Amino acid sequence: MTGKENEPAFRGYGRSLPMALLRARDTVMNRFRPILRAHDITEQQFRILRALTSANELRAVDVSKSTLLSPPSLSRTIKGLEQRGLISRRMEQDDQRAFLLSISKKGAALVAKIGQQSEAEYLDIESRIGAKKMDQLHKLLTEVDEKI
Amino acid sequence: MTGKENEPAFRGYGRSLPMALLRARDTVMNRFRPILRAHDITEQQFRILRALTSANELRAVDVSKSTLLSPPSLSRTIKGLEQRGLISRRMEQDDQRAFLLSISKKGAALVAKIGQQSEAEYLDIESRIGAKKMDQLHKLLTEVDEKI
DNA sequence: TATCAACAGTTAACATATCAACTAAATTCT
DNA sequence: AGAATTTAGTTGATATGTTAACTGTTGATA
Repeated sequence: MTGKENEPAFRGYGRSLPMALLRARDTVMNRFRPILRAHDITEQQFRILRALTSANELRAVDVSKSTLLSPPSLSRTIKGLEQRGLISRRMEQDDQRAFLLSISKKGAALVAKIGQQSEAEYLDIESRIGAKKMDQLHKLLTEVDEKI
Repeated sequence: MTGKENEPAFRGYGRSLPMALLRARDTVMNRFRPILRAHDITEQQFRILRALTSANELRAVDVSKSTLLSPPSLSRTIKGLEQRGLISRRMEQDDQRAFLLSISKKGAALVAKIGQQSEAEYLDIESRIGAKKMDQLHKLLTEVDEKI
């Protein structure tokens, strides 16, 4: 008896890292989805808006990378955000292919509002998991990004 | 000086747990996507197939829950898998509303093959992160599911 | 038992994702 | 300089995701 007779030839759900990450993200997002929804913003839209609050201006390609949205998705999502006056674009002088995106005051206000409401959820999450473990988790996730 | 003057009113990318989870999952999936693709299987299809290898028969609703696929998505994805002969369904006697899904031999063979190829990637990932930290990560992710 | 609520699964309508192919501009190479 | 390659972004075709509404059970309630 090796104790492994009944193990499948492949990794079951319990040891599937992608599945564990997906499940955890889904669980966490359950907290934030109502907030986004109340402001009529999708997850993807919010990712873009928040990325743009981290800098004055960003190239679309950089937003694409930092939000993990594919260029086509980004291209289409941007249109709606522009039409709603949440972001704006301007051509880049040095490179006629590219343009720079920036968040509008209205957009920044929306992100601030959503961020404010989200903070309550974050604090509750942190109180349930513990600040130390949350820190550990963030570190491990960063490590996955950097080493894999 | 509190050292926090320049912090945004909302959580930046660095402290966004959903984003960190998404990013980590994307990084890990980069390893597995080529394998799935080589077998002409999507991530979602594989989630279903693997869920079905964990039991003889499962109700669609249970597959939906364990794969995190919405009932409509599952409903449509199942059709393709059935047509490819990878799974089969039969009506449940006790409940005429439901049916039971099971994986076929062909499906099981496919999952085994993919699982085998994936294992090499898993081992490499584990060697880069370390078994202890991988364990920690899994534990933390489980904790998020259970406590949030 | 008749009614009503809850549940399993599907369908339809619409939004988003993905992949390949494309335009146009910038880089690199010779 | 001129040709080939790379890069930024878009578009089209198709697949998948999402929400709401729907059919047909089953279960609870009165």
